Amino acid sequence: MARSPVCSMARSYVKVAVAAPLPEPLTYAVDLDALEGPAAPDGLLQGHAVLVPLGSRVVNGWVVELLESCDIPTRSVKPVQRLLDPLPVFGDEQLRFLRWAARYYLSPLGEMLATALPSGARAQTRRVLLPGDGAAEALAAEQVPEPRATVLREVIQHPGRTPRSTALRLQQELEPRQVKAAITALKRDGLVVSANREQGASRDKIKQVHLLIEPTELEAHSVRPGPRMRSVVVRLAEAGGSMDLPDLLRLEGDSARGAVTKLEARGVLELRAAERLDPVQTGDLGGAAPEPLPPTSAQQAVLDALQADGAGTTLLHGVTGSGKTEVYLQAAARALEAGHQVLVLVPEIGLTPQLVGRFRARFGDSVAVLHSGLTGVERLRSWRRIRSGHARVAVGARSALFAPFQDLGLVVVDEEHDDSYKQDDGVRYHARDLAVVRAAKAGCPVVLGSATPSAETLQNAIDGRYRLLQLNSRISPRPTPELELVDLNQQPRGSDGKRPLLSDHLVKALEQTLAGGGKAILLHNRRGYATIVQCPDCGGRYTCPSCDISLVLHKRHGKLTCHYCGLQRPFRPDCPSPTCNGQVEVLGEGAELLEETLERLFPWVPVARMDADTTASRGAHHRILEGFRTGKSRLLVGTQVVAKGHDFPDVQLAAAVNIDMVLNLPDFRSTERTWALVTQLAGRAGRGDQPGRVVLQTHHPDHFVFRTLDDPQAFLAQEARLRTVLGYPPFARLVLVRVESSDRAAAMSLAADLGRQLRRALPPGRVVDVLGPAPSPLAKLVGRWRYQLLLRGWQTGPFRRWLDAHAHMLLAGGRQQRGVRITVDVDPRSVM
DNA sequence: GGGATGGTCCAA
DNA sequence: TGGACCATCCCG
Repeated sequence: MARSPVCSMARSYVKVAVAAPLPEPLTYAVDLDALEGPAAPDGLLQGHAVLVPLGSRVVNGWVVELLESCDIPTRSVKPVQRLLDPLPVFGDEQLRFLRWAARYYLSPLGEMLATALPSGARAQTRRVLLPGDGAAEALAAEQVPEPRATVLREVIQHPGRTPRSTALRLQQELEPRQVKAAITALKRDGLVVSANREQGASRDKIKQVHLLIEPTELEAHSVRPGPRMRSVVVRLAEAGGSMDLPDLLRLEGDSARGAVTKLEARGVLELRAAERLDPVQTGDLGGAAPEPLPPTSAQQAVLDALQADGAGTTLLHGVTGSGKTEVYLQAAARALEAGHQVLVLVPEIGLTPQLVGRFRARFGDSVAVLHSGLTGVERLRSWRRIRSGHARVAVGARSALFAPFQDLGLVVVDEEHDDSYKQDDGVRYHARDLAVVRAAKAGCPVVLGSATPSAETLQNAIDGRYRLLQLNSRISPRPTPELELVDLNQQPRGSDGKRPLLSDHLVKALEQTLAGGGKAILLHNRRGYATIVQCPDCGGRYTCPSCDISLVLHKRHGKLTCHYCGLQRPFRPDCPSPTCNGQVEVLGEGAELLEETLERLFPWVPVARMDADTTASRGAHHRILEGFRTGKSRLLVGTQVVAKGHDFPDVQLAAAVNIDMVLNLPDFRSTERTWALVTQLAGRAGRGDQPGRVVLQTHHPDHFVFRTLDDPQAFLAQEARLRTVLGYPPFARLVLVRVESSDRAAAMSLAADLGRQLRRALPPGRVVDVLGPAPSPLAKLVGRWRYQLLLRGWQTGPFRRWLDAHAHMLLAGGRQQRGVRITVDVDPRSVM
């Protein structure tokens, strides 16, 4: 990153993108003499993180442009207040990439930049209360009426607290809104003023101890050096003159602190704040062999093909166990040898500790891990190791995409089809799509790996935009299992008029599996015990008051739960209607009920359940899988997670109890999701070279999705017909605009207004459609009514141009009125 | 996003 | 007349 030195006098204005939903960056003046924070000898540079005044606040911002002259009336320009980091946090290349991303996702640049940084890298600024001039006197003279006097007394005694914490401290005496009102009044009268309190960008600073003299000169500086001081000085000299303070104290004992302080006072040494040069991250090595395995011929072929024409995007299609990871490792090794850095994206670290372990085992300390489980400081540490080049490989979930690589040589996106790559609030970016863009801007190759590629990636491969490489033989070849489809329409009803959860066929398959000492995985994509709790007499149901959906019974906890807002209430079997004396019945069997059913059918077999309820605690996921691997449990029941890529040797049966729950979701991707899920599930069955059994219970046994498993092209060929006609991705582009408000009428009318506005702006020809507004399929969530518009572009180019031209109407996070919120989702994963 | 501002309604 | 509450505006 060569940067031409800049004359600091000439460049006295910059454009700063602030962390607020403002459509454009703002102009600020740079006064180097008044600039707080680390020195900036070359002036402010592009990518520098700064604090700037915005209104009466101080906010984070990033320099995105250097101006030769001021472009607005100079009287309205304010100066940049503080530089936060001597190094730019965004390099030129990354800034270009993030500008592109902000535009693509119809988001303000400042929001995009804030999203791209680890949370610890932002300074926390807060508005705090201080007593104004004459506050004490006014109080003493009893000029202040209650309750203001109480509040003012509190501010005088404890200045520098936020309004919120002041209200909290006074909650014994006053209502929060009384405090709020009092503060407003006191501010008006100047008895209380607000100020900005700033907490450092990160506490990840350490002190470094620097020796300023030779050890032999000690006597000359210190009156009477004790053994402690001598020891400290000698230790420092041996270390080459400087050490991190924590290291020194660890070696010398914490009691050496006094000696250090004294020596500093005598000018023998100096303490300087420094950025922590990260301690090596240690972690479990996953037990994998550190040495590269000799590649199989298929792997070698893929590696050769990757080598052959460097940049560009490759779809690597390979089933679980086909050795994709080894390809990633060896491709990464090549990039590293060439002196580049490597980015590996994984869906969710919790699901792939093996992959992280293998990268650690192969590349050791040069691997930085970035995922949501890390604390702010840990994340920042990994991030800085990448920026400084100490880390050469980054493995991480979604946001690792934004890591500050200096010289990216390879990007890997494992399980590229996984929906967790899509950010679902704020800037709704797709990490896989942005990874492809980032790599293209860096001129480096991307490998997208999957056993069940997404429709858009596959279509890109078919259209020749991506190269398709197959890695289809398993390392130990295993025949593809036969599908056994159980037609639920043909199932006899029980005495209660309901069809049993488990068909005779599936029960027999389970019996045979368990009798033979095998294990079975049962997928049931519905959490809880029962999804509907209803009174048979009056039809009254327990529903969530803020989400307008049924509460789900979780029997083990004795609670009714809302799966969207998390509301919980104790379960009682009485009818919800106060005027009815009926007793409720439960309908809609969930995974918990399935678990109970299995325990009843096979009381001698331990059953494990894996879903969002049982994996909430840290490490639970791993524990459940380990229990299943070691045979502590032999039946594994759960939601989609049970189908994800872990490979257990003796699973003889994989079954879906009711796959229609996925297939029938009102979403354009439900068939694709079903296809991927069942293909993955089928991949779990089999032992060594023995094929396993795969049983699917469905009302639609003739659906094409069940005839195209393991064959992405065949699946897409069928699916493409529908999506082409209906205008769904990848054959059209979508933007979902959602209007939300706790006031239903307000949301509805704003959605209608927006729809009219957009329709008026439609370009000639049928290039863009505006659909709706319509109530969202989940019409009310967390107390907010949801209406949505769908923008469809039949041709990418004209659609994008139209979006760019009308971005001001949509800009995510932008205009809001009457408590109505508009969110914009470019390339939504679902329209639910 | 959030704070400042200015309007309206209410109780006394 | 003050204060509670809310909608709107604008930030450089």
